[in-house]
Amino acid sequence: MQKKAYHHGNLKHEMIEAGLAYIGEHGVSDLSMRKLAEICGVSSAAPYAHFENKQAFLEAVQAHITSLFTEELEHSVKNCKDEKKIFIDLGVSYVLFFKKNPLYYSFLFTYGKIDVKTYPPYVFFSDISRQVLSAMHIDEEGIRNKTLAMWSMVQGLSGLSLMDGVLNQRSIKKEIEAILGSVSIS
Amino acid sequence: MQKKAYHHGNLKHEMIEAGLAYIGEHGVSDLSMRKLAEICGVSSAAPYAHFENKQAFLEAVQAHITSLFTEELEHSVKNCKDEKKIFIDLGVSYVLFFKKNPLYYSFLFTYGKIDVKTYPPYVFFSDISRQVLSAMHIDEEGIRNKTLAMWSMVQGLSGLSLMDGVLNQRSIKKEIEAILGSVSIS
DNA sequence: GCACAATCTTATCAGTGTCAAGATTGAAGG
DNA sequence: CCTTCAATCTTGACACTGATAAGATTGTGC
Repeated sequence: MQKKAYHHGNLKHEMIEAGLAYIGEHGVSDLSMRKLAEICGVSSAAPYAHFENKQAFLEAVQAHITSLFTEELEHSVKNCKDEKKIFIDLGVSYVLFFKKNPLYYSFLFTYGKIDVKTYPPYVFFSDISRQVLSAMHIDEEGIRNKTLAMWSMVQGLSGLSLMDGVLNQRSIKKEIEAILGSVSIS
Repeated sequence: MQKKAYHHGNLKHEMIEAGLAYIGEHGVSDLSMRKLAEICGVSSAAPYAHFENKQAFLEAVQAHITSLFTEELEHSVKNCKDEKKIFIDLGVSYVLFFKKNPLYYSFLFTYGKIDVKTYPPYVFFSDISRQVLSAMHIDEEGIRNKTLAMWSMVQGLSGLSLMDGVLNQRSIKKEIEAILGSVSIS
């Protein structure tokens, strides 16, 4: 068992896990394929059997984080007691996800071009938004605009919340609620 | 005159200009000090007489872009006819700046940690915001929350507008106005 | 059990950030 | 005008990176 097998057996998955951990700790800027390969106990060229190049690898990590993120959004909607506060709850978990994993933010929105129409978090968000807003008898154009406005706000606040001095450390959740609640969509 | 002078004479400034151009065209990801040095007609180690390292150089470029950005915001406020629309006008020029220079966005908000309290665009924005909102008899906490909310929205919309499929190419300005106008701050 | 495809290793390459040592020059002061 | 000094630039080097080619090892299907 102590002798290393020639075939790793699970390298692709383990590389992604290692990438996830590395980016969470040090960010993406000094991540190297060779370092991750060594972490996985494998030679420097081995990863290229699973990923065409570094860019492709990073996109795989990106996709993995995005699915974690989407899950958390879905979870917050399931646990929402008051339907009127669904936007706030969504926004809070949105912002808190990146507050928990600050280095994910710039990584996610720096690498690769995202097509909003198929971007899972946005698809989910806009579905919820459409439900809520059409129940409020808002027309199609209003739905589209308000959805984009809300999405922009949480997306922007997530980035801002990582800068120094934007949110107190005390009661971040309440602060987010206050900020998001300070504008009205109706 | 055709013989190259040993001393360049203006290298620091020209490096920043070259960096600006390079990032605007190709982004920051494959920018290298050596390439820029060659563009400036100088050996690969020359730039290190002016910048401690690559990070410091990029921060200098960042600062330069930030000042261009701030100027544009200020310009839009000066040219604002209707004071009620000042938020919209600010937001439009905010978003349009990055629509004009898409690659600046991820560069600006990826490198270096920004302290909002001294970040010129935010200082300017929040000054304007304070003026407008206090004239509307909104209390201190409301000012703070709404300012952050508006800032988040334009910041987020700027990033989103660079993704595929968010804004039509037709009348971007009108679209931005519609989105920003679809939520109310009062 | 054999052939093949998937996976991994061992070189190797060009390109990178950065530093040390030395060459060249402009500027200041005699 | 000449000397000296600090600023600037070049050359040469080092370790590290992404990536590829050639070959070794192994699981899998026939």
